[in-house]
Amino acid sequence: MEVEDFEFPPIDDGVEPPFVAELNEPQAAAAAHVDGPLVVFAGAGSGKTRVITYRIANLCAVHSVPPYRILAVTFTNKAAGEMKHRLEGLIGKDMTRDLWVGTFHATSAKLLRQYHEAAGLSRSFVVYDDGDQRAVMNRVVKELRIDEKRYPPRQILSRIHSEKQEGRDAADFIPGNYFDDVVAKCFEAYARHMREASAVDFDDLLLRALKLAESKDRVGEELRRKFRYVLVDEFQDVNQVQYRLVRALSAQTTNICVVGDDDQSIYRWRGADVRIVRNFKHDHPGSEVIKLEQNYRSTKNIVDAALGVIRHAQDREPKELWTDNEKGQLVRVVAASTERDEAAFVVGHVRELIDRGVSPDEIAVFYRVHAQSRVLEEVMRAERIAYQIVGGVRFFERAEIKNLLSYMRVIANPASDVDLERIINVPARKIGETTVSRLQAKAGELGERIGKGVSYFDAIDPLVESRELGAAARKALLGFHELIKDLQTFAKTASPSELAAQILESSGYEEALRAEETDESEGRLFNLEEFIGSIQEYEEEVAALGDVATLNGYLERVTLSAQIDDMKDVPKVVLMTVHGAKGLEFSHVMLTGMEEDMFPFRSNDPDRKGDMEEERRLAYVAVTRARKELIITHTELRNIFGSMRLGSPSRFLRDMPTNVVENEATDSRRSAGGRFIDRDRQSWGRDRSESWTHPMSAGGTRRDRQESPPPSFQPGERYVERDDEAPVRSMPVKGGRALDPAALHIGSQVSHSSFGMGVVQSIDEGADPTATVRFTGWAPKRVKVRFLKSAD
DNA sequence: AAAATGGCTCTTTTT
DNA sequence: GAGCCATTTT
Repeated sequence: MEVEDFEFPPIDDGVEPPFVAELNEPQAAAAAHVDGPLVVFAGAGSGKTRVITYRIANLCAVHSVPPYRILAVTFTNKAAGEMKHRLEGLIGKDMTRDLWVGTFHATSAKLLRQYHEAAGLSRSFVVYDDGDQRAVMNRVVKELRIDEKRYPPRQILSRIHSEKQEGRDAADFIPGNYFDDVVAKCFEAYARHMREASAVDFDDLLLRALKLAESKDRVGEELRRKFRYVLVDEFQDVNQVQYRLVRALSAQTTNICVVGDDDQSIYRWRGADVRIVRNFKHDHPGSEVIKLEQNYRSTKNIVDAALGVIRHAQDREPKELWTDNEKGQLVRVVAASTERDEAAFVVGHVRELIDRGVSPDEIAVFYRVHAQSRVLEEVMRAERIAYQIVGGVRFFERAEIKNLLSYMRVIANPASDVDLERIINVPARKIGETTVSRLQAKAGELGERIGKGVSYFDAIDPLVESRELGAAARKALLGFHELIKDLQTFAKTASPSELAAQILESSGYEEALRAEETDESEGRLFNLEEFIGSIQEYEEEVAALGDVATLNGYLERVTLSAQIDDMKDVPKVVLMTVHGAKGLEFSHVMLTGMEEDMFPFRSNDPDRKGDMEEERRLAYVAVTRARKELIITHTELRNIFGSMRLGSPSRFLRDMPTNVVENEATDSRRSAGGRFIDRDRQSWGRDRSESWTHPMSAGGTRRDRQESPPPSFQPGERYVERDDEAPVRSMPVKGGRALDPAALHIGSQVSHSSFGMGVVQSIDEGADPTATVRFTGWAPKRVKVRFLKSAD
């Protein structure tokens, strides 16, 4: 098809010029290419979403492809919603309603509901999240009498998780070592529990959908023919299972289009494999490759800063992002003394922007890890700036919400044992541990007798009749049983929100919380109210589509929703991790914590090796979110994870061209005069800090930084004290003076018999104090203080 | 049976 | 700093 044949309907997507109403040449080519495989490398801010929506609109409106024959997979539900919304404007609701647009997980769940019989699932299967999975595994470990110390349930789960990501289920598991022998047992028992509870976890969703789509039987055939056009967004972040699913679902068509940017691949730790997008054209003969390289989003200075960072990445698909946009202001790099100082600066700037008339939802604050958000939040609250935080402790993970959800899930699916266990004594109704373990035993016993699993719920009646219990326990159990039965009856005719309200009332949970009359219980009640409100929102949304909201539908949505999906479209400053920022853009971006070991992040745990390449891409993603203004902050000293960390500016800052960056320091940082004392902080006594000076501490201007590099830095080289560069290690030191543990502080020069000289980064007090020390030529190591010697 | 306390560990990013 | 667990106290 010729590009000219395609008439672009007018759209209004709220994007300002210079993102004009026409597509540029590669964009149009991508939107119009409808025959055969296509891979689009879409640089940051190059109008990717627009291409995808136009492409789908083109298929439906011009090529008359029935919408239900099109599958579009997105990374988050939010992205799916946005895409649908834009498409509604292009081709109308009648068309978009039947499109398959969703995340891998949501799409799999939808398929599994539709073909639940073939998948061997009950129609009302529930999806277990991480917490539920842990609960199941804890039970399994107890049942099998496994030593939890030697085989932590978390580790077993993570082993199982990585197996499933490779596409192997319990039946396919081949133990490789002694740990695996235990894992194998747990894997099997875990799978059995899940089956008996009619539950699936996140990995199962994909795995089971895949099994279905690859199967030789009728349903498999049907699934492989179901979609004529398959489109995958954020393709750089798919893992092997997801890719196999895509291949299976597009087995009968060559019309597969994938869109991604290998530079923005940031989910390797979750199994994402960049090689999949890089190899796509080899996997699919006859593939067209289109590159979108013009950035419409950011100023030239921001684009140049981003390019500086990504230029050093290894193994890139060759491409060069460029922009016609104006230079704009310089990228400001601000040195702060501590995380409080940093937060004060950030919030001060946010205030300024808002006073200048910038809408708060055009301002975002990014950080590498959630733990950084607390201080920012505190200062935001103190300054009365409306903010919303994406991630952290999720709303749905709060105890009261999980309790209510567990009630709902037990009602929908009484076989869900972990849910039942969670709420059987909430509010307290005299069903204690002893009674619950009797119930467990009874369920196990009955199960053995009939040769299949019996749920706790179904074991209640037999247990009560068995007369093994005291009168009080019997009464309590019967009461609970009746409560659930009544609620199930109620649920048949009520909407999910009505059910939730009824649960709170007839379970006595609400009353119990009211009786508590503490700040905490007030908060919980408030959250529950908000929660019911969110169910109502869901119901309205579904009603708008002409459907009826179901309990199952709601439960599924809750479990599969990404944190980013909950982001409200209200004008508030957004605080989030860089991962959360993927796919978003803001006029003003403040990127915090730009220090070595924070970003790039390095865990205190030496076993957990970071991936420097991925950190680099993550930094690239962060920088490219900004449209007009980018401010990057870093601190000398950061109190995080309960101890102090000493930071030097991130290596990524050095990679940005000097002519697009301006360096400065906060007032507090400057007045600290080369020391990292935060004078507000009493824990930092004078005598402790004066003995040591931070190598990067002299002043905060670019001049200073360029002309007086820290001792460990040689022009033209990276910092040498890293383990991922050619190490220049200091010699082991013999002797050395004994060290007084009480005098040890951050910045202390110490020596170690094997690692040589080093500088103390942080100290964990305790019975056996441990310090994190950066020895020359080594990654920071955790060392018991008693092994350290004084260096001077 | 429930609440309170103290000690322990872990501390990335998420569907 | 927070969450989890085991123990003690009421």
